Amino acid sequence: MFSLSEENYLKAIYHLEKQADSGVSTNAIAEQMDTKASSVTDMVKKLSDKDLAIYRKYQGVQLSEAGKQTALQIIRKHRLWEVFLVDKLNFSWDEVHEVAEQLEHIKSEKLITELDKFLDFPKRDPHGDPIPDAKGNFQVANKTLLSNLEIGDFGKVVGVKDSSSEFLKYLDKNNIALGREIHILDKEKFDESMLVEINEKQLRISPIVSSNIYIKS
Amino acid sequence: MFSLSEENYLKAIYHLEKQADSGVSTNAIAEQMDTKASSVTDMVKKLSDKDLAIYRKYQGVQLSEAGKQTALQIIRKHRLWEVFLVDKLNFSWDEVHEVAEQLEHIKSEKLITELDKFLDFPKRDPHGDPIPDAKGNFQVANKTLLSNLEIGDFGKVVGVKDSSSEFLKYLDKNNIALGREIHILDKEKFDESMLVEINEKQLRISPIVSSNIYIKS
DNA sequence: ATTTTTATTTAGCTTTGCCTAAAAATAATT
DNA sequence: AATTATTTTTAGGCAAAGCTAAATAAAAAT
Repeated sequence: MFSLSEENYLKAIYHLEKQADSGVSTNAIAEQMDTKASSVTDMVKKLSDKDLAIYRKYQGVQLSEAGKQTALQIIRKHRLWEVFLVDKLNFSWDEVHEVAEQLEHIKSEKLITELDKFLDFPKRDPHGDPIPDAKGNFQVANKTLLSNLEIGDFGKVVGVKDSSSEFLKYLDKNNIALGREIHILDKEKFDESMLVEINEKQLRISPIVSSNIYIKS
Repeated sequence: MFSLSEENYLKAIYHLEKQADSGVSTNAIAEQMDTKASSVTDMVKKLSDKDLAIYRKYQGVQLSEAGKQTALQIIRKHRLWEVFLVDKLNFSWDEVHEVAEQLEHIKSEKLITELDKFLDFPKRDPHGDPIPDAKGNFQVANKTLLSNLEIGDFGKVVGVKDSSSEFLKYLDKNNIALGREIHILDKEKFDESMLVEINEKQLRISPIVSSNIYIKS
């Protein structure tokens, strides 16, 4: 159906569209995909020709409905494979991304339907991100960043914004995992650092950390 | 490490080498891979430059030790994924090939190690073909073709030579599966057809069929 | 031993997806 | 409003992997 490269572009544009609400710039895509803006221009024209995106010169790109659906199906596959790797093959949450990036491009309707069933229809991936269903629908969680909580607040860790290996390893080391209860004991005005209680231990957390952890409170 | 195309060539050459014991011809490879001989010549030079194959103009190709090992690892992955699809995802043996062709190219040492463990270290794929281990070693079964058996002989179905979807569906329809006991009741001299008993039923089998079923007797 | 047929290689062209450098458009400053 | 800076696009190329058509080598047939 679509080439590997096209699929990767669709995914990247989808993720960028969530943040910037106007058209996504070629530069932004280039940075995200670690390629050059001129290459992006080329590909974006191709996607536009195939009606997967809407593109007007110098005005950035948006996904069409078809493009969005395609992106969502790739994301669905990515996240289901991540669940498989963690739940069945003993991968840790910081190891799954690279492999899932490859697995997400495997083309087989039956494969993904059966995988979903085998995994018992998971709703979220190992990082707390929602898994779209076959129609592209997914649960939007009412979550907030840990950095938004105030002294005395309680909450539960439900996701991470940054899912880089480095950040995830930091969380592992400090025993911060999805589902953990967290209690804000103190918040420093001048550097925005927080003192929290998690797992019956106290921990001081920098604002970079607290602004990359999602909480349901 | 190697491109998708390179991996597919290595696999094809490996399989052809088993039959023809001299160098494999570019034409044979072209036919196997559904491509043109000129394309094969190009690629075979590339493989030779990378020391994955030994190639002399007009003399055909052979895999080097490194090429053979690489091919075996791809075959290992292919067959492990086939087991996964059948054992865990409810695929039938005629549906697995196409998907495994894609999955075999996923690059991750840990993935395949853990998959092997998850499947409990299977020794054979759903068609009875042996699965090489991480070092490229595999069991060579002492099997023979059903067509070699004589009247009165007994045996057990242990594999198929042709694993095309059409053939496998024919076998399903006639209840011929791996592990079944088979008894040769009659063998027709003039057309080589056989009358066999399998599953307590009698069945007449054409030579095309009997020469594509492996038996351990 | 030629000649004919078949197999293989070479040469040159195509597409995909990327790149660099130059040109053009837009945005930001003064 | 004009100039400068930044972003985006265009133009021209490159590598991988394929193709067709022509040339060459090897094998088969006379």
